[in-house]
Amino acid sequence: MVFDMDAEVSSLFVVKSGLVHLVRFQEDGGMVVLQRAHAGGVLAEASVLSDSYHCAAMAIQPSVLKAYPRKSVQTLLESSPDAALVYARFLAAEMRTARKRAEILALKTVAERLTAWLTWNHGCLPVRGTWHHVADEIGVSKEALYRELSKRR
Amino acid sequence: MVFDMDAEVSSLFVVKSGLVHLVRFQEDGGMVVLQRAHAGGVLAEASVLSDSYHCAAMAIQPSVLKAYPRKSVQTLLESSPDAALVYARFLAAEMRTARKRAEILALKTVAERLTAWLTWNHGCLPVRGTWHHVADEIGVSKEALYRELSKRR
DNA sequence: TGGGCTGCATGATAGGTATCATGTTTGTGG
DNA sequence: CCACAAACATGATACCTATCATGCAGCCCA
Repeated sequence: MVFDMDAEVSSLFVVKSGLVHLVRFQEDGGMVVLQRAHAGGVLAEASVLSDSYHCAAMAIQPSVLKAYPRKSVQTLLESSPDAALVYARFLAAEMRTARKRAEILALKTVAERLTAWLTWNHGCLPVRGTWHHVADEIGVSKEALYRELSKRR
Repeated sequence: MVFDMDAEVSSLFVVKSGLVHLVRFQEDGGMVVLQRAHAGGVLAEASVLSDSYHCAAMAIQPSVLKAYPRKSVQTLLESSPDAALVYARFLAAEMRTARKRAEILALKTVAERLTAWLTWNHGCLPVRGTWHHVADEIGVSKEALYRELSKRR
């Protein structure tokens, strides 16, 4: 467990290796995954401006993270006029990504979702060996994705 | 049409009344809705820091919008150290909303989606007359939502 | 009072996908 | 060069949901 929901925000994290999920627990015991952060991903980027974490973060694989103390980040953002803008720009990009994913997931068929995904990736097919990650991202089983891909050849 | 994709960013908009959809067109002619902005909603909040709009915006109903020139907003963000932080905080909140929606839509059954939605709304049921909006938000037909609701009573 | 509109509700059917099962190809390390 | 794992691929079945259809209740307005 990297950090727990409602805990005081201590740091912002960057994933160096491994896989960390941002999750939220429900009353019925169910668990919802909000973000899958692998190498290069940033965790809790939206929480540095808050007092407590809005979700929990748990390592799914053995992972290495780099922690940036919340205080330092906050001081930087408040002192440097540029830093805050860079930060805002980053958040804007993250938001576009999240909205994109949301609307892809709102589509009903695998065909529609794949087409939409391809549109955002400028038609580039994923490299061999990573297709199941795409299946994960657009919320379909890998089998269904394979079937749809083979239909298009 | 409020603005078109790839057009130069002229303004940031706030919806006063009506309904405006943020959309993106695909190669196959299909259309994906990224955001539904009704009264109080903000349009292109992520685009003020960009040169061109990333999506198109079209009014679904007769609507009234208030436009804030991009230049003014940009000047404010660059001059006031606080404004940029407030803006970042707003973007962070929007991002959380988008991520929440994405993960609700990643759930497979209506029951799971409704439970997740209720968790984020602290268990409050929607008021009578707005349930079909919830159905829309969690990506299910209103009939399916009615069925699930009646099963829980 | 009655017509029309909207939200709520339920039944029947068809279609799409998750899941399980099983097999083939590819690639990596010993 | 072989073994073993992961990715790729395809078939069969069951389940869930979208959709169409239909009906009821409340509300506004003429």
